[in-house]
Amino acid sequence: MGTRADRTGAAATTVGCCGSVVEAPLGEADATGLAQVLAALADPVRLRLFSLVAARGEVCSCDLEGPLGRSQPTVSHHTKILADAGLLAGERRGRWTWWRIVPERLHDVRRALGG
Amino acid sequence: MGTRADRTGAAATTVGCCGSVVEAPLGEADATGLAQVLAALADPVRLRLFSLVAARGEVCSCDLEGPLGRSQPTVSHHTKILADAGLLAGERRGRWTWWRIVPERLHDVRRALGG
DNA sequence: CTCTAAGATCGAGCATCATCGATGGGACGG
DNA sequence: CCGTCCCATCGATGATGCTCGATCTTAGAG
Repeated sequence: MGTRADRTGAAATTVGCCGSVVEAPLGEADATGLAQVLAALADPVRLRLFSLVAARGEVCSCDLEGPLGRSQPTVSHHTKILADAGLLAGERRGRWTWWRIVPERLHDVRRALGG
Repeated sequence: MGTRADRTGAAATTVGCCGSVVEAPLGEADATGLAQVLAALADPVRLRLFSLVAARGEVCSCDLEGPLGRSQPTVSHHTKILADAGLLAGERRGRWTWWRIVPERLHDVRRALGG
């Protein structure tokens, strides 16, 4: 994968290309792609993590363990899932990884849900 | 629980009461509730099921097994999960159960995601 | 009442996931 | 070079979830 300063999601299938869920029956491929992004959000810890990053603008991984009440490997696990879904983008600066949200991706999800 | 013509979701925690995910850090309770609704949508079969019901307005359970390619118990399993999440409402008419979507609930989810 | 059909529930099998301890790999300070 | 710190990855474990065959309940037909 990325060698440096490239913690952006790898999978990140397209979601906002086609009509919404309520317009026309979803194809299997579209349904699978949208389900993956929704699965990334369908976890209380990841929702709070995402919400924390969104509120603070930019957050270091080390500042997430405390508020989330989870171990360091677990936090790393969740940030990776959100990044793979394209919802989070991380940048390595020195020893720290700084995370920020990807608003466009969240907007795509809302639109796929019938916005 | 309901005795007749009451296939409406039982759990259906509130979602759209408070601010969105991107406004302020989510509390544990809000995160858990929102995660449950998102988990109900985070499955390809359920997304296609929901999409089918939305497109046709009202659908009988027996008309879902074919398009979804799943057995009758599996379809019943998925409709129950969507109904418990408050996204689907079912009405028993004779031997058939007719399903329709709950647009307000979907709207709540979109708003919780930062609409 | 009997027979059939629709749908909900049960139980089991198999896969996926959340979590954490241990380990590895860079980056910085002395 | 050495020790420290941050973070990613690995391996194991317990919990959840998807799926389907079998069964039960209910409603209509004859």
